[in-house]
Amino acid sequence: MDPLLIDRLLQIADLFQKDMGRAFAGTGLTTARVHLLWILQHSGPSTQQSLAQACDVSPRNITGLVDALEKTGHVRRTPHPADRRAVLVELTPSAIETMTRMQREHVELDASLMGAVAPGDRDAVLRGLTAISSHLERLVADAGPRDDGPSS
Amino acid sequence: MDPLLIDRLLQIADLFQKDMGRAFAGTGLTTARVHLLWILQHSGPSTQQSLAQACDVSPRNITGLVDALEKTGHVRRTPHPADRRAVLVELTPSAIETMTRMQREHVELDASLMGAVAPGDRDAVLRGLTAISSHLERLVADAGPRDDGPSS
DNA sequence: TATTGTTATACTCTATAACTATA
DNA sequence: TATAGTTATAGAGTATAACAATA
Repeated sequence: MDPLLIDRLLQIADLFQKDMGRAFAGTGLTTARVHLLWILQHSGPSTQQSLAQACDVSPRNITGLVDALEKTGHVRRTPHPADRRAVLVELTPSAIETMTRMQREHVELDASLMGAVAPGDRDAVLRGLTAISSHLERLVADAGPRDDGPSS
Repeated sequence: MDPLLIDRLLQIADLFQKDMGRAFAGTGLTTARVHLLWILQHSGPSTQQSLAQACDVSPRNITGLVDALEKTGHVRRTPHPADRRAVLVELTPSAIETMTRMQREHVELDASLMGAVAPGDRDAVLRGLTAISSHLERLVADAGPRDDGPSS
């Protein structure tokens, strides 16, 4: 009997998690930290508030992640030019290099995964995943605001 | 420009995580605990050793998860009939009910996701995800044993 | 008064190492 | 000697609440 679509997706999610955890092992990086670096590379220097929103995580949590990344030399805190309450977090040159390499590996992994799919199925898979992603996004958004259950 | 296949998959993984986290909120359950319950429902009463292997987690971690689940009345520890060192962990009746309901919701969510995919794309999506899953499994397995990099 | 970031506190998942009771 | 589980210790991600400095 076939496994369900959802089981495949969950299994893939789990494998990704394992793969990333292993890829970062020994570098002082973790999934959460790399996620933050990723956002910094795409958004440029950012306040911790905006990082908290982008990561969908509490501001307190950002403090901890930035502390760790600062200690390992991946990011720098600089004063915000216009708001003395805020700081700007930015990638160090060496972290920019790291992220550039990571971006390249990311694209390579994509090609590798795509190569595992039968050529004739590729378009359908992309369409299907896009649809599933949108659908899930709607489900999460609908369930999100209210946690007391839907009724009346 | 199209997002990459891998980005879709990562996005879906993230949405699943958020969805589950929210679904369990307030119940005292978490992803890790539900995973353990899930295994118990499929394997029946198990020793903590076998649970550690099934969850791919340290035995010490299982102690903590079982402690928590015991405290909330989801599982029971009973003496192993043949080995006085070991214990058997088993679901309580109420947890069996919970898991049965969860299983039903799981299948419903699958149908809901499948419904979001164009009928003509469904087979290709299933085939593609199966291929991706196998491919990733191989990548993880290959990278796993050695963390000093591939060479000679 | 509202916002930015931090300190204080706490919970969860995770791991390794040392230890106890049994095999 | 080896195995099952626990205690001890530690690190990482996460959260809320209280507080400081600044808007």
